[in-house]
Amino acid sequence: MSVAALPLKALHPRSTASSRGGERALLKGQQTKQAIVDAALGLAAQIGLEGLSIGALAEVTQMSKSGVFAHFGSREELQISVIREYYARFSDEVFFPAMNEIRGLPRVRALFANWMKRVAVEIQSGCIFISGAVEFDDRPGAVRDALASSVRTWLAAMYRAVVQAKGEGHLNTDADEEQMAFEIHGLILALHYEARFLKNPGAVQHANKGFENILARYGKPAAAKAARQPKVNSRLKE
Amino acid sequence: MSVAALPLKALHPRSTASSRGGERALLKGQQTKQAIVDAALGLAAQIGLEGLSIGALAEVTQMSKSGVFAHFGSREELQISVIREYYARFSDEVFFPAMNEIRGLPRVRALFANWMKRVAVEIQSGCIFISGAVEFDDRPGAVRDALASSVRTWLAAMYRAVVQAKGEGHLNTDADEEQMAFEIHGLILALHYEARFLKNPGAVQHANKGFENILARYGKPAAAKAARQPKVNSRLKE
DNA sequence: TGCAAAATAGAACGATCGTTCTTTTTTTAC
DNA sequence: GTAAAAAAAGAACGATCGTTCTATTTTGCA
Repeated sequence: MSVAALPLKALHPRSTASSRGGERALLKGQQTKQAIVDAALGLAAQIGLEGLSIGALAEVTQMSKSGVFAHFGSREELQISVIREYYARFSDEVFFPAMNEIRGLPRVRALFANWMKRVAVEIQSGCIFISGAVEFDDRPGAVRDALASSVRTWLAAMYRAVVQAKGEGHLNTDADEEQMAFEIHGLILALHYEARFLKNPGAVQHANKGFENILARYGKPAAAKAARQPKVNSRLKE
Repeated sequence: MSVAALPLKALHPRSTASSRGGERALLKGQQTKQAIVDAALGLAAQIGLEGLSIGALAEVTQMSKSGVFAHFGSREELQISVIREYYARFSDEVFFPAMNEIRGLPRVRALFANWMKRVAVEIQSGCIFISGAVEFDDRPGAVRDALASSVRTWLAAMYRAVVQAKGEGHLNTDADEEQMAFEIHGLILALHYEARFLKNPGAVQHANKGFENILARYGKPAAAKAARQPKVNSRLKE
């Protein structure tokens, strides 16, 4: 898969990111740090990045507070590490699998389907991109920057897929790509809100139906069907 | 305005709620308590219900911690008081003014317009219904119950207006009212997320356009226009 | 195997939290 | 005006927070 056209802080596959620069096994310290981040991710998903405490994290990992702390140097750096890890997993689950689909509507469908699959799980565990946005929408700093950067990169990837779909002729010529991406984002947020907070059982179905409604409005039914069959891409590069 | 058809914990106008049972002036204690709740509301909107601390509240109100505390007996009760106040103001700004519009699409339009107007302000100050949902989606208790009850009452009111619009013949006969209410909710959530957290300047316009798109899909254009002109209601009761 | 470096533990810090108790001030009612 | 009641202040509590400093243990490498 090509990442040539991606922006500076782009989505990139885990395999090349984490092990880049050597295949030697992780040092003990790195192992422990990864284990801490894993535990912190689970904790932060449930109670939020702000609720994340080093004391609780030490208890979960069976370590001392100072032992945990030493790996990060500050709570902020711990939170940023958690965001980075969350972002990497999100990319692996949602973004990269969809890149195997051909450009245009099929890829947009795959991106949404993967996103839905992940959020459906996060109805139980919580989503850092959503809870973090609420926690840091009024709090400047490095944590907010890392979070906003991650979210923007992902939303830009979704937007780009929509633009490509229009470019491939899968959408109406007057379709507003930004508008479409906004409405899709709204469906995901409503799903998370109504399912996780209000325990509304019909939320998943409403989100899926909402996506089909959006496609019906912006898409060309004939072109959409044709796009399901593989065809030669007009351009090779991403 | 009639509230006969509203559910048990219904929206009701402030004037009959706060002064019911007597026209005597508020006692000193009640005055202070109201001032504290007002200050707490502003604080909670910015930093969340969980971020609300009695110490900070005492500083803002120029009182002692114990002086503030005594009015509520617990932090939970303070948080619940804030939720009640927020709910009352939300109702006064969004729900009741829209009840002056005739049933059907005009009322749905008014509800959404008022909601938008309020959220547009809350892009600066924050929204407790949204931040609270994230803070308490995993935390059972009285605060969560009060919050969920308030939100459900409001969403039910919006849903009811949509059902009425269909009953009045302003929507297609196959329109799914729950689905429509879900999609509208998504627009508001996306607006709040993208405007407040991501500082995306086009969010307000996207939300408004999204609402028009929803109406175009579910509504009958002819009936919608006709509904703008006052007509005799088929039923008198709400 | 031994030694330096890295990793972890332990204790303590100042600050803030919600809460309780006691005392003082203010308000209300007669 | 005075006495009872309500409201507010003040001090202190145990707990937890992020962080710092020092000591101990574990690891990696020659």
